[in-house]
Amino acid sequence: MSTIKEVAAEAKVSVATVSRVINNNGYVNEETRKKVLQAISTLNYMPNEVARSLFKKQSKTIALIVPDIKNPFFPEIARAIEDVMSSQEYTLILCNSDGKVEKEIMYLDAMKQKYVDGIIIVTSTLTPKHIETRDIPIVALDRKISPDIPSVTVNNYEGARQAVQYLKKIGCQKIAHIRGPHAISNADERYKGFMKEVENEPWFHPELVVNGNYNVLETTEATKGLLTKYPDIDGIFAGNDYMAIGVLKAAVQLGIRIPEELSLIGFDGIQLSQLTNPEITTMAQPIYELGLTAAEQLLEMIEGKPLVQLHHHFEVKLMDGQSTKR
Amino acid sequence: MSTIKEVAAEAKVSVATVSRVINNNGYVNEETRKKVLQAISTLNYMPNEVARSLFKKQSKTIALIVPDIKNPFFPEIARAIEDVMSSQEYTLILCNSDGKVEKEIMYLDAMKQKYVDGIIIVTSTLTPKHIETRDIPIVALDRKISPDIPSVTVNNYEGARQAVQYLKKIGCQKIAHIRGPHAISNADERYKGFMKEVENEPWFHPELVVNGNYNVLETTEATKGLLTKYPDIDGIFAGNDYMAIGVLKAAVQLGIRIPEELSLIGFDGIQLSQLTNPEITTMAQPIYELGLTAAEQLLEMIEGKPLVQLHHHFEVKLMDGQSTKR
DNA sequence: TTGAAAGCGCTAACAA
DNA sequence: TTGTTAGCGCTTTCAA
Repeated sequence: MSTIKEVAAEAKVSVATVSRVINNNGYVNEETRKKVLQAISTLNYMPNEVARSLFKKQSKTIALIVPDIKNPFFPEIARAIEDVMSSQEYTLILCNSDGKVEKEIMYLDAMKQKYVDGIIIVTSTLTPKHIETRDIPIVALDRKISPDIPSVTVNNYEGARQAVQYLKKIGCQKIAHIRGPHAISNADERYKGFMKEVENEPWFHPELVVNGNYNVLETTEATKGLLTKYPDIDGIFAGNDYMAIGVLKAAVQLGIRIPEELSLIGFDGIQLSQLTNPEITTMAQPIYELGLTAAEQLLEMIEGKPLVQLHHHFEVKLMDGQSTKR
Repeated sequence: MSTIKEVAAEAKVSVATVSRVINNNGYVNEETRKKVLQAISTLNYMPNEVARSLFKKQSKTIALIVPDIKNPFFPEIARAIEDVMSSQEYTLILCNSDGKVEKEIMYLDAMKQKYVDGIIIVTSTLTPKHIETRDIPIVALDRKISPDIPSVTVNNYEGARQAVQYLKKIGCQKIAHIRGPHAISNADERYKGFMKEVENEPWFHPELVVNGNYNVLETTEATKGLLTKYPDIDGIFAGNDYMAIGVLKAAVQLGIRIPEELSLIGFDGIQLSQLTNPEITTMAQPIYELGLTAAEQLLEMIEGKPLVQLHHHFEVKLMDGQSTKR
């Protein structure tokens, strides 16, 4: 790799002049510019981004911290973010936190040391204090951190209500909920939406809610227990599509037909939900748009622009599949 | 963020001494070390990695270039790589190439400019020339680039043969293949393995091979056409699990029962293959191990160690699911 | 319109 | 055992 010095020598100008042409700022004579461009091309010169970063205190890099990229929701998000970022010549660092606050903090610090310009994070454990003391642009994705920290989320509460309303509308008489982990805000919100819709129903009792922990296997087991104990359940609202798949498996194992005997609705609208048999009816998040928005939001912050809107809250939309009867 | 200078001032020593204690090299008196450590802790000092990179010409960062992180094979790989890398204090940059050589080259150059220490790439389009001229440690994953470039791959040919052998063993009389895209080496190799096993069978003819392009929808359509034209097909070898899902969908749409009327075997062993109904019998790659090996391989190269083995070639293993009769 | 030089924060050679 | 200093490759101020 050649350096700016070599280019300067080749073009017989100073490094300052070369810097001016590659950054397109300051006056530079047209003749001189041509000489420099020529030198750059013959030497195949590309500016050293590390040196630039050191001077500018920014790296044209952002980090995405997610619990686990293997969770199919996150690759879709990651892709959207990378698309925006690469179009702006930013680079994306991927971090898996496993939802552990120590790892999140470790990454936060590591990123700071690298002059990473900003961070998009999916977290349930980080507190505003962790962030303030580190003073780096950050946007919370999928789960809010605090009212002061920019976020991009969806209306989990309303989405859950609509899901249950839909199940009622198609005639379900006894609806259960497989909820996600406690202390993960979106799971809690979806649970609350569910409760709002069912708590005054004569048929409702708390045992119709079980925890699937955003996990397929656990969900399958939990659902089997549930359906065995209460065979008259004819509708299930799963806290996400992943768990809906667990319900599907449970139904197959118990010989219960979906949607004929049991209607199932999920949440998220990940691609996977359309690959199963039957395809899962779900409350779809605008996943790509979430990533996009978070990325754009972060870029604004990095560029020091004032945020027009601190929190972006998207609605979810019923995506009709084959797992609910009509 | 405080700097090494501030730490030096606080501890009343020179920056060189501070550098010595944080890097743990060179002599430094125990008393002095304590003073420095104290200063570091009171100032909450963390070394600036960018400055380090500039000097050392390396960044403790590696890049992973994949066609599309949304393809469920890659998050599993990415996770393995990130695990290894983060344990060694390396950071992972994620790049989506969409399989386009321009994007691959763009990323290669961008990574060089950032002093990225090495690259793991999944590519069918890059040639040795692109890499040589850029002179950066690289390992090819999933698909070889050339005999000179280190790689981590699986035995696609043998895996495909075993898949077909298995279908024959369980009694299939007419076996079709949904192949992946032309010019992607693993798809070609699996195709060749399939052909080796069937070309001399009396029932075989070339129309039993159709292209699913590693795409669910295309596969569903192609399979429907195939099964309609040749209803006596009783075994299908799909070039990957993703396409096997397409076959599953086609079968459902045609009312063909799997495995009773049609046995299906996939390739890859992604988690997704175990989430469907029925679970897909597949030739499983040791996915996590592939990522792990590629990461370790790359680290060796970065550390300048001679590679004991240039190419790592793993065997695949039959993972019995429910999509094949017994 | 151009160049000289300081400095971003760090490491390492050299000197003391 | 410690300090001084040059230099990694770049940008930007200041002066010419």
